Amino acid sequence: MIRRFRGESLNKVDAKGRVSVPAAFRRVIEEGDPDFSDGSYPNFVIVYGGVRSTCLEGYTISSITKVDKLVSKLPRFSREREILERFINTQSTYMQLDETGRIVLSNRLKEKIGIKDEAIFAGMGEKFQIWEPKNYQDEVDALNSSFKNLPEDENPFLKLDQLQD
Amino acid sequence: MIRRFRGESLNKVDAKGRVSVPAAFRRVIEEGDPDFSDGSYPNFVIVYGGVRSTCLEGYTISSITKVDKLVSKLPRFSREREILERFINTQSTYMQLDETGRIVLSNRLKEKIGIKDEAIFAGMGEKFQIWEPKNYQDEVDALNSSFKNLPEDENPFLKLDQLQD
DNA sequence: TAAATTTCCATGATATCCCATAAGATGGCA
DNA sequence: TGCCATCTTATGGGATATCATGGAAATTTA
Repeated sequence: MIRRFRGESLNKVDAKGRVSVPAAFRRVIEEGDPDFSDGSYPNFVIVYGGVRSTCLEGYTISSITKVDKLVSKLPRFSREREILERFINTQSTYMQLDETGRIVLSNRLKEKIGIKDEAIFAGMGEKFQIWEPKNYQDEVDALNSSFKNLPEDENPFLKLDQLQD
Repeated sequence: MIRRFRGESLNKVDAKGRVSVPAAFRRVIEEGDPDFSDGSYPNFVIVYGGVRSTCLEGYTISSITKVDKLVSKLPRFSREREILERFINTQSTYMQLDETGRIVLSNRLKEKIGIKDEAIFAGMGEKFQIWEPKNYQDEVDALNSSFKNLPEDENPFLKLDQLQD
């Protein structure tokens, strides 16, 4: 089984910016780091830029590597490639879990998404997100109401089964 | 894992032109220098010519070697090859990190990109860029707004998934 | 020998490591 | 099925190492 990021968790962010990554997410991060072995601490990547700069997005090494490889297929000096690298490489950073399963959010990262002393972790399958709690609630609310207003034939749940494998 | 250049950093440039290369980048530079060993100081290459002369571009030894090999594939006396060699070989220079992880930017290099006493380092995967902060901000802004104005079907992120593995 | 490099040492701020603990979760076993 | 021992998790505090940066001394260059 390929484990995916699932579930939500509200965790404390201490004065040093340290925050526990939910244990369930750690398992996924470990599995997604080809260099991880017992005794070492797994790496992953946080992307903080992008159009939606309201949250951070965590990717396993293997899933961000997939994206990197796609980008590498674009011509080396093309504008397209530059745009993507600016979002995916420039506005991202390697992270390493420490012994107790925590990471440190730098002031810069905290400011980016308005975090003070609490953070929400939200599983999103191949990635997970880190939100400031209030912003997260707003996002969930917005999603709910936009979903309610969709006409039946645009319901993404119904569309799912129309996709080919 | 092959470590890539990721993240941004704003560093001081002192009166002698000395500037710290971000620690995270140093690790990549070390890994990319086949002659590097503990106790020695790793080399890399700065390209200052090229299409965009608004920033410097840093390559590891192994990644510039890849580019060199691509150029070598072009016909020996072709105009194309001459142009590329002029940009990539002529307008470039070897650099060596010093003991404290700094490099010295000559006046020539600083003038090229308009740097005074601060520089932005931006990771771009296989290479990194050095920018004058104001110019960098303009570049990022331009990128963001051009991105926002793109029609959905030209969104480079969405196009990514259309590329074959 | 003046100017420009390069090497060496110094330091505050930040990030990392190491140890400690309380609350849950888990599992064994009578 | 009730109780206890153990493990895991989330969290905190203090010690230590690393990083970015500045300045002085030594060396080279012009």
